[in-house]
Amino acid sequence: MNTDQNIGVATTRKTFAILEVLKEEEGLTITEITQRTDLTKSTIYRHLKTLSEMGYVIERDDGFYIGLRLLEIGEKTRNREAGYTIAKRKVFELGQETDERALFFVEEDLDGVYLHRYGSLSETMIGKRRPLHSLASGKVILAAWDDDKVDQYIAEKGLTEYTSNTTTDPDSLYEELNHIREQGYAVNNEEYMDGLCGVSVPVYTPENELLGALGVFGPTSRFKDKYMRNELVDRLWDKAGEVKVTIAYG
Amino acid sequence: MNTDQNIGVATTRKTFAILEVLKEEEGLTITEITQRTDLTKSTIYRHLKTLSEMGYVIERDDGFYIGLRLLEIGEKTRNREAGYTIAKRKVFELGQETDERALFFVEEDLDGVYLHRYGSLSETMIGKRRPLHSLASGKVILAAWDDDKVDQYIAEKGLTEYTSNTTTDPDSLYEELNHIREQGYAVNNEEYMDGLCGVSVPVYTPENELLGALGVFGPTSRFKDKYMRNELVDRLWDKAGEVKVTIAYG
DNA sequence: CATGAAATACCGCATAGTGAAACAATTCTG
DNA sequence: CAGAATTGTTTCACTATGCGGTATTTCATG
Repeated sequence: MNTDQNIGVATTRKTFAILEVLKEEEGLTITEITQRTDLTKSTIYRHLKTLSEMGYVIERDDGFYIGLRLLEIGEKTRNREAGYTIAKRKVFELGQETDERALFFVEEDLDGVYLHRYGSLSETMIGKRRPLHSLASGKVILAAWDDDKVDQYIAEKGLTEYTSNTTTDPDSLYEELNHIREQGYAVNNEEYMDGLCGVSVPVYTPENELLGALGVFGPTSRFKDKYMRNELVDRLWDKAGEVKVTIAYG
Repeated sequence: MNTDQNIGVATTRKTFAILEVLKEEEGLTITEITQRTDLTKSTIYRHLKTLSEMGYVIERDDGFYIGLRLLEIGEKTRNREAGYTIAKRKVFELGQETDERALFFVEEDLDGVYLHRYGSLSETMIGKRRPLHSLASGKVILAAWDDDKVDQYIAEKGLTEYTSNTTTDPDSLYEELNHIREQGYAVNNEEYMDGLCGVSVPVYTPENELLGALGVFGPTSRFKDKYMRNELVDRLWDKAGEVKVTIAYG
C-alpha cells in the first residue's frame, strides 16, 4: 500500500496547480501566479506556454484565462448519463414553475456536486462541491447509502459544523437518515448557511439506482415547513418520477 | 522565433492526451488507452493514478472517467462574463418561446464554441467547436471582425466545404459578411449540415463589444426564409438587446 | 532616455519521468 | 479446477527532460 504523495507525476501536479489558481481568478500574469503558488517563474512560464499552445489556457493582453477546451472536457461529465440531461430540463422547469432556485446534485468522492442549477444571478455554481451532511440534497444521497458508506463519509469527511443547525453527531445523523428514508425527502433548515433552507428528493433510474438529488432552496422567510413539505415535495416527486420515466421510455 | 512543438512540458502533453481520450470515450481501462495513444502502459498508469488522486479523473470498476473537478474548472469559462450568464437565460427563453433549438456561441482561437444550448436530446454540445464560416452564428462573429482578422481566419483555418452550400470562396465570404453587417443578422442555409438551417444575431455589451452570437436552428422543412427572416430575427434582436440592457442595468 | 518590472530565452545539473520487463491479480477457458 | 491469457501494478536503470538561477529582451512609465 502506497499512501504517500510521491506516486505519480509531479509535473502534472504543477500544471493543475496553475489551472486551479486560474480557476479562482482569471487574467493573472505569470508573476501573479508566482505569488499564488510555490512554483518558479520559469516553471510557470513553460507550463503556461504548453497549456496555451494546446488551448487549455488562453493568453490575452491582461493575463491568462481558462480555455474552452477545458469546458469541452468537463462537460463530458454532465452528459455521461442520459438521466443527467433530463434532470437538467427538470431543474429548469422546477425553477420556472416555483420561481425558486432549483438544483440537481450528484455525489463524487464523498462530496456533493452541483450538476445543474437554476436561478443563480451571476454564477451558476455548477461543479461546485458541498458537504453532503449539511444540505437537503446531500442528505438525500446519504440516505440512499448503506451504513458502511455513511460511516466512511463520517470518517473521511467528518461532520463539520457550518451553522448551529448542522447535524454534527453521528447518531443524530443516522436517525435523520432513517427518517428521510421513510418519508422520501429531506429538508435543510439553515444547516449549511444561515437564512437558507431547502428541500430535496432522490432521483432514481429505471433500474432503481440512485442518479442524484433534485431540490429547491431559498430564504428561510419564504421556506416555511408547510410550503416545503406540501407544495414543493409533491412537485419534486413528480419531476423525479418524470426523469425516471423519460429515461425508460424516451 | 520558436515554432516547433518542443516548447513546454512534454509530460503535461501526455496527461492531456489521456484526458482527451477519456473525453471521447469514458470507462476505458489502462490497456484500452494504450491502444488509443502512443503512450506506454506504465506511463498511462502513473498519469492516471496522479489524476485520480487529484480528482480530475475517477476510477471505477469498469475503467476511468473524467472527474467533476474538471467540470468545475471548465465552468469558470461560462461565468467569466456577466453577459454569458444572462445569455444562458435568453437561450432557454428562446427555446421555450419558439419551440426550436437555440444557442449562444462565442469565438476562441478562431473556432466557434457552443457556450449555451437549448433543445438537445441526449447531448448538450456545450464546449463543442465548429467552423465559423459554416454556421449562422459563426458568420455573425466573422461579420463583426475587420478584414485583417477574417483574412487570418481564412489563412489559418481555411474555408472547408461541409456541404455543397458552404461558402468556400473568400470573395463570396467577404460579400456575404458585408450583407450580414448591413442587415444585422446571418442565415445558414444547410451550409454545415444537409437539412439543417439557422439564423443568428450578434450580442453586444453596453460598451459595444461583441459578446457572442445568439441563434436558433432547425430542420430545413420548417426553417423557411420568411419564418427565419421575419419571426425569428425579430425575436433574436429582442433577446440580444435584453442581454445588453441587463448587463448595463442589472 | 533612463528606470523598473515583467516576460522570454538560455543553460548546466540533477531530478524525475520513462519504458521494458518482471510480478501479481484477475478473468477466461476448456 | 487447473492453466492460459489478459490486465494491472511494481521495480529499476537510464537518460531525457523538467527545473531554477541567471541573462536578456520587451515593454511601460516617468
